[in-house]
Amino acid sequence: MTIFKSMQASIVGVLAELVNDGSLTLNAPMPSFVVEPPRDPSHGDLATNVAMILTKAAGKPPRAIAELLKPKLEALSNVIGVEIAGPGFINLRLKPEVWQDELKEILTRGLAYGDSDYGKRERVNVEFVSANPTGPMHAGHVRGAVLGDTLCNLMAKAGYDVTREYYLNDAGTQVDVLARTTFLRYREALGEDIGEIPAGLYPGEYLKDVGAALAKRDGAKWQGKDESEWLIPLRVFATSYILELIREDLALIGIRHDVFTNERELVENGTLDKAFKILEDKGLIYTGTLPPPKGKTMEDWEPVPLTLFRSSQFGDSTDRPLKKRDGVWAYIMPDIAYHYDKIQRGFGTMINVLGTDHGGYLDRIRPVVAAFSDGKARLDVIYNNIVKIFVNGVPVKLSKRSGNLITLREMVEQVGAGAVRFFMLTRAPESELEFDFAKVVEQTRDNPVFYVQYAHARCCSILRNAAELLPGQDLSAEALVGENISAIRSAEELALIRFLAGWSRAVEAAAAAREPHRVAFYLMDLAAQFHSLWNRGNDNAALRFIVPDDPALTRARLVLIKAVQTVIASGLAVMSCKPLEEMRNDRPEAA
RNA sequence: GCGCCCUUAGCUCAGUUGGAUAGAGCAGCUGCCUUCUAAGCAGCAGGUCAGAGGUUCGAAUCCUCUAGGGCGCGCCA
Repeated sequence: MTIFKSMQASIVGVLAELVNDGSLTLNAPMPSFVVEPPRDPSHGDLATNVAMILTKAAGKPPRAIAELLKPKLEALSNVIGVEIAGPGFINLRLKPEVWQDELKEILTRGLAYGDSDYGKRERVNVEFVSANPTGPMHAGHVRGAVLGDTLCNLMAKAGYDVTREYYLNDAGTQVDVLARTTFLRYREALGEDIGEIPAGLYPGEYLKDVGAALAKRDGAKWQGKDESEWLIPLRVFATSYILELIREDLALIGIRHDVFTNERELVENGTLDKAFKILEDKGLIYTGTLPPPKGKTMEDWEPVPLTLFRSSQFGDSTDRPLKKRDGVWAYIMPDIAYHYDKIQRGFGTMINVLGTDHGGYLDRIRPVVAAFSDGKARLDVIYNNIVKIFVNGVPVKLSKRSGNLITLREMVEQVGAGAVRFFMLTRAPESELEFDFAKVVEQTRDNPVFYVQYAHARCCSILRNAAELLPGQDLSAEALVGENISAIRSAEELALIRFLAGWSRAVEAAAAAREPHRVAFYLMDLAAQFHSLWNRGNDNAALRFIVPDDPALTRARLVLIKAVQTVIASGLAVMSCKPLEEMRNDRPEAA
């Protein structure tokens, strides 16, 4: 239980007492109030809006309610001061021991500090990446991949039961194009001169490997054969080959999906037919004619009766065709069946991470999710904006056609996996993100990756130096937990502990909002506070963490350092970034 | 034409789901190194939160409208 939650519980108890003894009457259910750190530290340790929230239910002005609560709150054992401020905030000051105990809690729980039961083990399916299996991961995929994976880490830490899923589009025409290109590269591998790759096929060099692998496995088996014979086996061969590439690429940044669902399987095992029949049985399918789309001129449009789903019954702007005029399934049908499948597997909450260029996806799928689950299951989409790539400050135009693609592998090789991941989380999902290869490795204040890692490395450095100063002493977290830390009580130190204590709140809020970038910003704030405290020792040697002639004080301060290090590491773990223990040797201008 | 997203300091962006005097970095100016890592820190200056209404104890945040920008909008994939 966090300090905030336990104070909230205490306040609920106090309110119950006031209601019991008749001094407070509530004629409405109690709305939820918050206990949080005040924005201005001079306001105390904790602030609550409970008095303002209760004005309606209690029929009294906020400050009057606050006055009722004040004496009871002052009587709480951990509280040393209560002030009523502004429109009716109640500011609480706590004994320093409360915060000192929190430091020990951090050391005891280690990386698990900040874990929460907020999600109540609810099963959540997060679908992310789901790139077409036609080539390796490139810069355009990375943001969604990192966002999705970090969201999974975050939600798991916040107490959800998370499944990471990849939907493999291995049945569409793009995969046919892949098979045809593979066939060319296969002939090439067998010694044929294939010339230029024709327009409409994939020009990428990586398919040479696929062709060569096929030649190695099957020899001349397909040479001279008709497309009808090789198309399907080559599709299977090429997609599974490339999926393997994709998995290797994702592994470079620590991403591993739990479940891969194949579109082809859904088609072959009858899930599409089954999903369609269910909609039919619910009376949601009919034959009708749609009006022409507005604001867009379509030369070949003509009104034709089609098999339609009553999507508009579920809030959609129009009904949607599920079959084309020739009776073949429309493009969205596999996606519909896929979400039916997810619901069947027991997921009440589904999250898809998509680029903003998939704008209409949610509008089309949410209605079927509502139909299949009778409104019980929920689908959310996190749309992430584009990444603009810069090399030394110069924008790089990426294009599939020209083959000018920066691969995930190249990014990792140039700046490291941790830096790629962290940097992808330095903007809210809906903001455009500039990824500058030079800036990501820059060792300055305005590079957040460096700044946070530097804070962690500084903690490690202090612990190393302390170990030298205090030879033979056990400075492990287990040993430091027993230390007397009553000396950790300066305003700056307590402020830092208050911030550390907010880690769990930050995790819950970020998970609830599905905004992993908040973890990065939390760490940047924490690093700033820590660097600031560290520098106080520059002005005043007595404030340094290591005090050579006072081993006891030094050990007490090491508890704080260890706690900072732990929370940074815990946050980096959510982002799957490896914390650095030393950065000294990386100094570029070191002569 | 419709839908979604965006508009916050000169620039790039946060803003803890409605809280107290709106915050960082960069750029500009002023200080701090015989150092627990100055790769850093402290301070100054910089704002009509695009605009107009509304909701309430209280709005950058929620609602409506307007302006500007991005993305999407077929029986294509």
